[in-house]
Amino acid sequence: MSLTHAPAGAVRQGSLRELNLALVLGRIAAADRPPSRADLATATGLTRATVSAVVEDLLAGQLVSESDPAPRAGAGRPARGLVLADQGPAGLGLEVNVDYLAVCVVDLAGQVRHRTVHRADLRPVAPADALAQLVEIAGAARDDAASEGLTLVGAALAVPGLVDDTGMVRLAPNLGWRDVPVPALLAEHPPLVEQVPGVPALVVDNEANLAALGELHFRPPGPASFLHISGEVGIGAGIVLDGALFRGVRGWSGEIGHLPVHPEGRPCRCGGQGCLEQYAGQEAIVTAAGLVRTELPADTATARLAELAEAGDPDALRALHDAGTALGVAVAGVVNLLDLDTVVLGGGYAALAPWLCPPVLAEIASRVLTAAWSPVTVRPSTLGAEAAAVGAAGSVARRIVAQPAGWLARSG
Amino acid sequence: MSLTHAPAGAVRQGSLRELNLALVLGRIAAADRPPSRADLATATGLTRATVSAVVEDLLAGQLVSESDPAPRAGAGRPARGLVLADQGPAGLGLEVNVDYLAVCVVDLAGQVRHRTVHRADLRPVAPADALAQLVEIAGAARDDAASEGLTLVGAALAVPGLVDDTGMVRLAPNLGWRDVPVPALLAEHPPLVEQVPGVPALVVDNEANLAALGELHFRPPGPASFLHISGEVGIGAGIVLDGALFRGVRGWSGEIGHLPVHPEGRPCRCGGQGCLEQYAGQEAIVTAAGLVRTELPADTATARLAELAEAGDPDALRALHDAGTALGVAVAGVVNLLDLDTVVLGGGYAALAPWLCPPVLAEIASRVLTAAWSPVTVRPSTLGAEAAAVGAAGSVARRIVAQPAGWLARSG
DNA sequence: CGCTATTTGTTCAGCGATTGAATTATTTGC
DNA sequence: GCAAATAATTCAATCGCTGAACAAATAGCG
Repeated sequence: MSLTHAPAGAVRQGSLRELNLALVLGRIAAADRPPSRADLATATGLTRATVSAVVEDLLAGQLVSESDPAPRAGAGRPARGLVLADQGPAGLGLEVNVDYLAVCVVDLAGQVRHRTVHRADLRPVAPADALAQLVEIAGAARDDAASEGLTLVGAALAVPGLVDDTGMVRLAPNLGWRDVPVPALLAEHPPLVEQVPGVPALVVDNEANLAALGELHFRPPGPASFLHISGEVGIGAGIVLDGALFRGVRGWSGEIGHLPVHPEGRPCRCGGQGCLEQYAGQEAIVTAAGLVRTELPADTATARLAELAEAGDPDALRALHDAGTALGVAVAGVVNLLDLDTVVLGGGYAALAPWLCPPVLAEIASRVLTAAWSPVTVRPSTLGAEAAAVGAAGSVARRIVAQPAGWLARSG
Repeated sequence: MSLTHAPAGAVRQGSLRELNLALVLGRIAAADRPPSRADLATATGLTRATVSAVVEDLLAGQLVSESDPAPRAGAGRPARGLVLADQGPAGLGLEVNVDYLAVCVVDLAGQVRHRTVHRADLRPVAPADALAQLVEIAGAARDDAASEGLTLVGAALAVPGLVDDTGMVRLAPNLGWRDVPVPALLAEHPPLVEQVPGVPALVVDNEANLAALGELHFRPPGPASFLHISGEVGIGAGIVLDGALFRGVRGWSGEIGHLPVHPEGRPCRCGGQGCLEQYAGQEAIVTAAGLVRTELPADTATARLAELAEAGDPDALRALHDAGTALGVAVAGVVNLLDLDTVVLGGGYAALAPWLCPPVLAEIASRVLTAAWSPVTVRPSTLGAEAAAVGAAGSVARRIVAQPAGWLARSG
C-alpha cells in the first residue's frame, strides 16, 4: 500500500507526456511478446490515439523499433509488434575488484552487448591508476558499442566497499582503498558517456548492490522482491523490494554478514560476537576445510574448495555444511522479517551453491513460520563472476526505460 | 532510487489534477506552519495560478480551511494560511484485542477526535459477537463524530493475528480466532462509513502493522523509516520504509520474534531453536522475573513488572536486562541489514522501555558497524496501549490526504 | 474473385488543465 | 498619503488526452 502515488515534484503540463512515455515503454519492456499499439492501449488504459502518439515519439527517439508482423490467427489488419530498440541508448557498467577490472555494455532490452574482463591484481595499484586503466578499457568498449549504433548515456561503477552518497569510496578493505574520490578522479579523463538529462553520468555503488540489480534485470520472469547474497571475504546482501534496491536510510543496508548466528561465539572484527561472517565467510569456510589460506584471489580458493567437495572430501563437505547451516540461520531470520520468497546466492557462493543450498533450505524449513504455506526458493545466481558490472550497466539501461523523457529531450 | 516514478495505471487528462491535488494537500499536511498559496507554489514548483485553482477545490471539498492571517514581518499583503480541515472526512479505527475493544476517530490532521475503550475478556466471545459489540460502539462514535462535522470515509480493523489479503483472519492464537471472515461478518451490520471512491470501506490488518503506522503519523517530525516493535506474547515488528509500511511478498513481514538469538537454545513453538520470543516475549520476561504467570491480561503482568523494577527488585531487573540484551541482539541484526536509524518500542514494551532501552543500545553499539558514524535512536512509543486503533484510523485519514480526488468526486 | 466482418492504426475537432503575464488586493514603511 | 512589496486572481494561449470517425489490411465465405 504505497500511499505516495504522486511523483515527488510538480506535475506540470508536460509531465503528463513524460509519465505516459514511461508507462508505455515500461509495458513494452515488461511484455513477453512484442505488443501492438492496440495491446498497449488496453493494457495501459490509454486510448489508441494517445498510444500512437506516444509510440511515435519512442520510435523517433530510437527507444523502440517495429518488429515484423507477428503471425497471428483470426481476421483483421495485422498488428505491428513493438520491441525495445537494439540501437540507441545503452548503459556502461564498470567494476574494480581485487583481481580484475570489468567493463560491459547493456542495451535497453537488457542484452549484454559488450564485455571485457582484464585480470590483474589491483591491490598494489594506486586508485587513480586503476581507474585510468578502467577508463582505457571503457573507451574501447564505447567505440565498439558506437559501431553497433549504441550511445552510452550513463555509467555505473561497482566497487567492493562502502560508498557514500557523493560517490566517494569510504572504505574498500580488500582493495586497500580509503576515502577515494572516484568522481573527481574520473573527471580528469575525457567523458565516457553522453550527458543526458535525468541520467547521472556516473553512479558509484557497492558491488553487492549492483550484483543484486543484475539478477533483477536478467531473469525475465524473476520475482520483483528477493534477497541476493554475495559471499566474498565479507558477506553482503542486496535487498530488492518491488523491483528497486533498498538502500536504507544512509545507503548502508545489506550488512547481513554481521547478523549474529552464535551470539556468544567467536569475536568478529565488527566488535560483535558470533557474526555470520565468522562462520560462512570465505576465509572461514576455507580454513574450516583445512585449506591453507591462499595468498591470492578468493576465486582460486573457492574453485579448489568446489573441486574437493566434488571429489567427496569429508573436510570440505563438513565445512560447507556448517557454513550453509550458519547462512541458513541468518537467511531464515531475514525471511521471517521481510517475508521474501526468493534467495539468490551470488558472488563466491554461486559456485558453492550445490553444497550450501540444502542446509540453508533445511534451516528455513525449520525456522520460518510461513514456509509451510509458501515455499522459499534458494538458487545460485545465473550471472557470472562479473555480475556486478552487468548489473551496473543494466541499472543505467533500466533508468532510461523508466524515464525516457530525458533521452528524448536530448537531441529532439 | 525508485525507478517507478509513474503511477501504476494510465495517466489520463484528469489525472493531472488528481496528482496536483494530492501534491498540494500533501505539502499542507507536511508543513510545520500553515503555508500560504505562494509558499505552496514555490515549494511544489507549480505556478501560483495553478495552486490557487487547486486550493479552491480543496476548500470547496472541506479538506483544508483558511487560518487567521499569520503574524509576519515585512511589507506586503498578508498571506492566508492553509491548514487541514477539522471538519470533513475522517477515519474510523477499530481494534479487537484479548482484553479490550477499542474504537477511535482520527481527522485529516491526525488528531484523535474520539476514543472509546471497552474492557472485556474477548477470548470466550464468539468472533461474530465480538464484532457486533464493536459495531455498536463504533456506531456511537460515528454519531459523535458527525456532531462535530466529521464524516467517516473508511475503517481499519486491527487484530492480533495473521490476516490474508481478503481481510480474513487466518489465525489469531491469543484471541482464539481461526479463519474468521471479518468482512463478511461486518457486512451483516448497517454500514458504518460513507463509501468514497478510492478508499476501501474496510481494511483488516495485523495490530503490529497498524501500531507502527500510528507511530508514523503522530510524531510530526518523526523519521520516515523506522522499526516498530510490539512486545506482546509474541513479538511483532512493523517495518516502515519511506513512510510506507513494508508488508513483504505475502503480507507476512515483521516476524522478528523468530530471529534466532541463541541458535542452539530453547525450542520455540515455531519449530526453531533459540528464537527471540523465547527470551524477550512477555511470558519469558514474566517467568524469568519470578512472577507466577497471571491468569488474565498481559497488561497486568507488565504493570506489575514495571512496579517491581521501579522498586529495585533484583529479579525483575535481571529479567529485564536479559530480555533487553536478547532484543538488542535481534535489533542490531535488523539495523545492520536494513540500515534504519530509529527503533520504537511499542505494545507491552513501551512501559518497560526504561529498563529495556539501555541493554538494547549496548548491543547496537557493539554489533552495528555504522553505529559510530550514525547513532541509532531507541525510544518508547508515544501512543498508548491502543496504538493500533489510532494507527488504523490514521491510516484511513492519511489515505484521504494522499488521494483526495476520490473524496472530492464524491459529492461534487 | 469479390464482399463482409474484423482488427489495427491514424486523423481531427473538442476539452480540461497548466502557464505566464497582467491585474487586483492588502499591508508596511517612509 | 504614497510608494514598495507581497499575495492572490483573472485570462488568453498552449499542450496533451479523448472520442469518434476514417483509412488500412487481412481472413473467411460464398
